[in-house]
Amino acid sequence: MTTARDQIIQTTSTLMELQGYHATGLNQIIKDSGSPKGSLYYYFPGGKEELTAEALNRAGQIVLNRIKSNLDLVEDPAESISNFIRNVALHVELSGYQGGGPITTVAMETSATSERLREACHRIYSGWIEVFAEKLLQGRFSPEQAQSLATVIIAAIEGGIILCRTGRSGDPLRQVADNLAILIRQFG
Amino acid sequence: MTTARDQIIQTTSTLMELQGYHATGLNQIIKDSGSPKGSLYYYFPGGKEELTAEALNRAGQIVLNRIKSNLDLVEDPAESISNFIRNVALHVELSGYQGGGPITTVAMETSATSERLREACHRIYSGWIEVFAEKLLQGRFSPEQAQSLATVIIAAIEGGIILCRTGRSGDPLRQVADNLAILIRQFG
DNA sequence: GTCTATACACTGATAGAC
DNA sequence: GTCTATCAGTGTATAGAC
Repeated sequence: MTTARDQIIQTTSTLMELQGYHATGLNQIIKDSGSPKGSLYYYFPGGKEELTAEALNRAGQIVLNRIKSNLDLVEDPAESISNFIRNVALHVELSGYQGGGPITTVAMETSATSERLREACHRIYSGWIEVFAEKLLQGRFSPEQAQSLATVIIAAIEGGIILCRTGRSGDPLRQVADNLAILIRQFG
Repeated sequence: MTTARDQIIQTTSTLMELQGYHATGLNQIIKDSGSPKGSLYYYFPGGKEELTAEALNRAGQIVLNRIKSNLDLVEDPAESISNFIRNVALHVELSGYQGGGPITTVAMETSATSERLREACHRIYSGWIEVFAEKLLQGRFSPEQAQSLATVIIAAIEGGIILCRTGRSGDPLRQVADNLAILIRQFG
């Protein structure tokens, strides 16, 4: 029953999604989470880096589950994947163009300065790619094709989120959805 | 002849490419650029935000020129575009997975907190997309198709850079190159 | 487990001399 | 144009009481 710990992790994830790693201070995390101030280094002896790694892992896991359940809804790979991407577009719009998860931002900020966080992000991305690759294997794809195409799907989604946030529009992600569907059907 | 000013801008661009906006301090910029310390607010009265906007614009312009010259080398859109993306992969590798430009990182960090920087990034991305769209119009694309596909190309490249940096491999961008070439040929 | 207090470095920014 | 000095605020992290 570590609900205080959970609150800290959840708040960290939300704040870093909005403003990134370095702009998010521990004081703000404590304040926003309403958690007891003295408990941060009790729960996370590794300090900000450890706390961030946990927040990223949790956020990554939630997204992973959302991917899985979305892809299970429709059998056709092209259709289910483009549906999922459209859902991401909607999510980014409804968040006021502040959504899209904390991983991309933190990854770019820390990939050159924190081996721990870089590896955490790498593992999260790899997990997502694997799920898409498995779905593609239900179509007429070779394992290599599926892996390659799944990588491109994640790349285009992440890049699409960036374009949506900077352009304040969900359209880039919808164009990703449309064009990737075409590409997937090419094979299948 | 504002070479001190140029040095500051160049250093800002490099540092932010590596570690982002909030981790890059003005003191570090002054120190690394070897520029006179007192001149920063003389050249950039708007402070860090103005300096960053100039650095992003300069970096964006350089990339824009590189895109143009690359796409001019080969007539076939699919081939020239995938060649360019392979060049990006090589560049990221040779930089020790620290390259890829400052725009993406700063965009994610500040899109929700600085309207000025968000708009700067948006304009830069739009310029890149336009150049790719023009190239695609040389093939058998409708204007809408070209614009849509160019958007996906930029998204996949930006996302590919993220995957390359976190995974310390140039392969994701090469997979982007391969699959986008297939997608482009689908139309042309 | 949680608290307060605090150490110490650093941030962006400004003022005023030269 | 460039300098030094300095502002007020914030950063992460730690110590020690309770």
